[in-house]
Amino acid sequence: MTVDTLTEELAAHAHGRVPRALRERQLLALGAELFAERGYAGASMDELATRAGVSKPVIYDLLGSKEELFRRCADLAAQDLHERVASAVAAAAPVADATAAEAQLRAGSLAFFRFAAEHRRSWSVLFAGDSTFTAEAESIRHRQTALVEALLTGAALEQGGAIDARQVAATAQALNGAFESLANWAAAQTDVTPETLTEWFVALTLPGLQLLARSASAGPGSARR
Amino acid sequence: MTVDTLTEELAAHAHGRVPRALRERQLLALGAELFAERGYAGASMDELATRAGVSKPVIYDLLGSKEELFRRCADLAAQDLHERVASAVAAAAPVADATAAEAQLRAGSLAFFRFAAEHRRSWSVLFAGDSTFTAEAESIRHRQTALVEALLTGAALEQGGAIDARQVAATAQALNGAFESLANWAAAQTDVTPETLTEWFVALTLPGLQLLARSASAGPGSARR
DNA sequence: AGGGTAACCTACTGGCGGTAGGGCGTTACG
DNA sequence: CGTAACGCCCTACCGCCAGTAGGTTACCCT
Repeated sequence: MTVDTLTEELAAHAHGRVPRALRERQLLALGAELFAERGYAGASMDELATRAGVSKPVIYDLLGSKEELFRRCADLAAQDLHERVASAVAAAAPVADATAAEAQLRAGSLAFFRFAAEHRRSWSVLFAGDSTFTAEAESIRHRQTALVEALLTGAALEQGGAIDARQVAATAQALNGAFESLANWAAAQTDVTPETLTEWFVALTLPGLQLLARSASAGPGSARR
Repeated sequence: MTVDTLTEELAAHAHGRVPRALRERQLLALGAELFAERGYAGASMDELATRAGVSKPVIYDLLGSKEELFRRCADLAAQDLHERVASAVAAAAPVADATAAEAQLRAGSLAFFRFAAEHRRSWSVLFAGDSTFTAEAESIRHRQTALVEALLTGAALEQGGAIDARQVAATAQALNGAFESLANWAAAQTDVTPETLTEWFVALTLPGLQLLARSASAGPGSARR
């Protein structure tokens, strides 16, 4: 998709001489493709250079290092995911009032699992497994976790209570881990649709989340059993 | 711990000449240590050789490759974790009958989070992030997931109903993902005890699990809302 | 004593991430 | 129209590291 419009733009500069910004976008697109099919360790900068019809120093001049290239690719994917989930949740808000939270959870889950299903290959490389530093993977995850956390606190505020912020953060983290794990599992299965995954996910987590919100509205001190 | 008893055993063979089996255990112990402090990519086989007081071909003769060394280390850790959680769950069984499942969940969670807390460094390397192939990480995770899955079906059978095996597998996967994610998150936090984590985890998941079991005993067809 | 084997070593290859330093169009300016 | 500056790009190389070929030494068993 992005690659096609890029090749078109690139064809305009017949002499192979291409402005920095465009070359950078091309390298990011090809890099993501390469990581997806070879994995981080398996992808070589030489091959990326060959595919782009360019020599290695060009890449290092624009991107700095292999690690940074990977981070940029992962950031783009994470941003894409974030937007999809966020907009899905926002669109799901105006439903029957009593189950607004449930509708949001359902819509967000569905968007997440659909994204994972559409990006199978990219998914497993960019999110599961590979980034050399846990720190980087963590910071990418952070964006998604922050979204979940914001939604949780928002829902809690509607209930009028104040939950322990720490517990909210932890719960968001747990939900996100469950999301990723489920998506990875489903990628290895056949005939498991995002809709089914959402059904199961909601069945597992919604009751606990509702109780959490209720204990919040009952005031502090009742969160612990 | 294992390293100390090993150095003792090694001291017995003064000439540096050591039987294969013992050398292998030594390399596995030192390898796990090295992976924990340098990460997979950062750990070099040359350094492992130096630390073991041995040349590289010895390692390759015994372990085959860097990847296989890592797998063996991860397998040992996974097995350790598995035993701890399994025995904790088994020991928690004979409690008040009505909340047997809850006691099991609580005991298992606590054992898991304690393990993660004790092995901080090893944990992040062996489980989060780094293994080059998602396939391998997945297969290691599988052991733990299988345990959770077995516990779930066991609990479901006590309720007398038959749930969709597929959903049980997915739920186990989700729970495991939540476990790992929470453990990783907690490793970066201060003053979050395994007990607190367990509390939060149970609050989030127990209600959904109980409903699942109840819908199971009501017979098939009622799992979907 | 003498073969056979188990444990081990030195020295090398190939590939990859990353870099030094130079070439060559294109544009700006006198 | 010449020339200087700048942006885009390349060839050729370095150091590191996983993995290997082939030889060496101590031990054991007959």
